[in-house]
Amino acid sequence: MVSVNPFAEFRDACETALQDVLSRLFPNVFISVRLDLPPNPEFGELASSVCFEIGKQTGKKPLVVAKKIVEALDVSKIPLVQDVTAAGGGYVNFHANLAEFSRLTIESIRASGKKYGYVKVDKPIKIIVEHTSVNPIHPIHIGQARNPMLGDAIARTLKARGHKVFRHYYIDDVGRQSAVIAYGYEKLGKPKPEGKPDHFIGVIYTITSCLTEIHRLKKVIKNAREHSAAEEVSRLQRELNDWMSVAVDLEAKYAQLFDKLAEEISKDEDPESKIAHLIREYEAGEENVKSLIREISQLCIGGFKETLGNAGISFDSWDWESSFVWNSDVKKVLSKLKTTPYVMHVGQVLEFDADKVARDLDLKQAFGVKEDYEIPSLTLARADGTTLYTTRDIPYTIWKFQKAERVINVIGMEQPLAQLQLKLALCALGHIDYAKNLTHFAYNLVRLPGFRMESRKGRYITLDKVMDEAVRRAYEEVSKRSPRLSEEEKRKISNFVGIGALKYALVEVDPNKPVVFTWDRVLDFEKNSAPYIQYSHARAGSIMRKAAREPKSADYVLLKERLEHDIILMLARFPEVFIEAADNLKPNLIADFANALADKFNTFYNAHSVLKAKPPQLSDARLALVEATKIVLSNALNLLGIKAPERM
RNA sequence: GGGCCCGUAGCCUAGUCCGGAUUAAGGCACCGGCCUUCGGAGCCGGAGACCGUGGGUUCAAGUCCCACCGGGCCCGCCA
Repeated sequence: MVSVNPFAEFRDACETALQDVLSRLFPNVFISVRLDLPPNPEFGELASSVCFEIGKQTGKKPLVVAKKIVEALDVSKIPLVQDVTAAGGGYVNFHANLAEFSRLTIESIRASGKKYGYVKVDKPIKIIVEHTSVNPIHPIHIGQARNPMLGDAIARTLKARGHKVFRHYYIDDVGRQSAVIAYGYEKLGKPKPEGKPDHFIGVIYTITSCLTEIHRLKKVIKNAREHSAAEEVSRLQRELNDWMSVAVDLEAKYAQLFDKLAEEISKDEDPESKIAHLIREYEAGEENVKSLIREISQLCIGGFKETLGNAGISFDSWDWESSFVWNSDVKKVLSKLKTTPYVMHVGQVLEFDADKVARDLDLKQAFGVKEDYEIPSLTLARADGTTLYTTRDIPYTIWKFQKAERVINVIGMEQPLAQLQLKLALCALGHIDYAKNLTHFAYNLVRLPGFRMESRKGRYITLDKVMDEAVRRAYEEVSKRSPRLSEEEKRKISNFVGIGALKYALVEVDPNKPVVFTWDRVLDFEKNSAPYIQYSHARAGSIMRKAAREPKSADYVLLKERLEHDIILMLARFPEVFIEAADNLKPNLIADFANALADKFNTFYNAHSVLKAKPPQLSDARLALVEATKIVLSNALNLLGIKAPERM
């Protein structure tokens, strides 16, 4: 007999037995039993604290209740349970039949192999995971790098859970930022990229932003001196100074591009109006602007695909935001919204009253908003008729829901308001179900010590650079530790070690928590890192190669060591950890689990011999345990997109 | 002004959703051991935390509730 979820077998058996006894002994007490993991193996493998509650309701001492329960519980017919005891102030502790439990766990893992732990849902659905979606105007930088890592891990995990998963990249080519880069790129005469195309475009974008912002701010300040308060003027002045210092840096680093752009832009009386013009033309689908912006976007996307490919991340669909403008989906949505009571003109601007929708349809609670919080309205269209980001996101989201039942957007946590407004717009259009199945998976941007990364100001470290550095450092480690490997071997190993370390570091931390970027933090090759787990996996593989046999004579009764039991328990619990990680979108649970298992395994490795253990039935049992551990480590790493190597 | 997120040893993190066991779990850095027979990217030991503060709920609070403090973010005809 094998099981897809050995620990759940044990848990279910205990819960049923306990529930049964409770309804017999205390028919008037209604309480749901929920078994916990005890803090210490002395207390068994599962424990219940129901007696405290029963004690309160019946006026009896919890320990007395526990003893009564234990007396009435006949576990002799439950193969996985060895014993039940009353302990502490009133706990009921279930002790597993470890011989049987070990056999079930190890055999189940060896039988299921690569599928072990990936418990399937009963009703799989289609899920779109939209992630990364970095604007095609600059390279992916490390500030955004949690996005692809988390998004990919979530997609892998949901797929392993049995869902039909589609990975989408939203190419945001319509906004103001695209017009800015188009303006600069054209001024330079559409130059051929030097180096990686997205990096090249990123530089032009930053210089163009910088020059146009300085131009704009100077005008605004001049105006403000006459009309606004001194406080406002000095705020603007500080902003200008910041851009001026950006300009100094840029000119020093990219003298030629900077000077040429500065010269060209200075010929325009009003760059802002040129940029606004480009936005209008692009939305209208004017051919020249169309090919210009598409050309730039393609350059960047080529770079993105290379970067993400190096990280082992791919997409099923690349969705152009502009296509929803040009095929008039945006227009249709807007006109439909206008027929609702929630849209009105404020001056020339089209506004959406998100708060009114929430109140009318009584949605505040459902979306986790306080009743008395007034949701700000959303601007749908500028005075010149062009649209804004969230507006275009409405038809895009509807399109996604025509392909899937659930949509998960991996987006930075600075955008919860926009996501809420989007949901309310969907509701206003009658798509309440879409709104409820739309998940904003928020993550905190990676920061640099002292300040946040800003693409517009060129203050960022590219993901490419970090990955290169990761691989370079890994190469140093490999050369130091295994100098005799061939050059090719070293390159291969340093690649998966370096990338693995980076991925692990970005996925390991709770996405809500801020991460401050330091090289040491992100490139860790010691304990609590991907390389540590990979190393443990390779070690297990090494033992199996040396053994070169099937553990046919394994006798699991002989696995009596505490460390062996600890490992078996962890192996058995992997399916439950997986389910929790998948259903609650918590890939960091997988990372934690893999590290804890590797840790246990290394302790075991040092304490007990596998190949030289006597008798052979014990040696084989340990060998089977090693194999099971290797499988689970590999399956866990696989969910994070981290390679589990045979050697390193 | 309103809203969201975070606060656990010198530093970084787990545990908080769903409250349970007189030792709050790891890592980095630090100190002392182990070239160990299957790989030292390792193992063993030591030291280091009144879980931001103050109240409250409970038989039981790092975990739930309230207030406050500190840090980050959002409230744009940017995305």
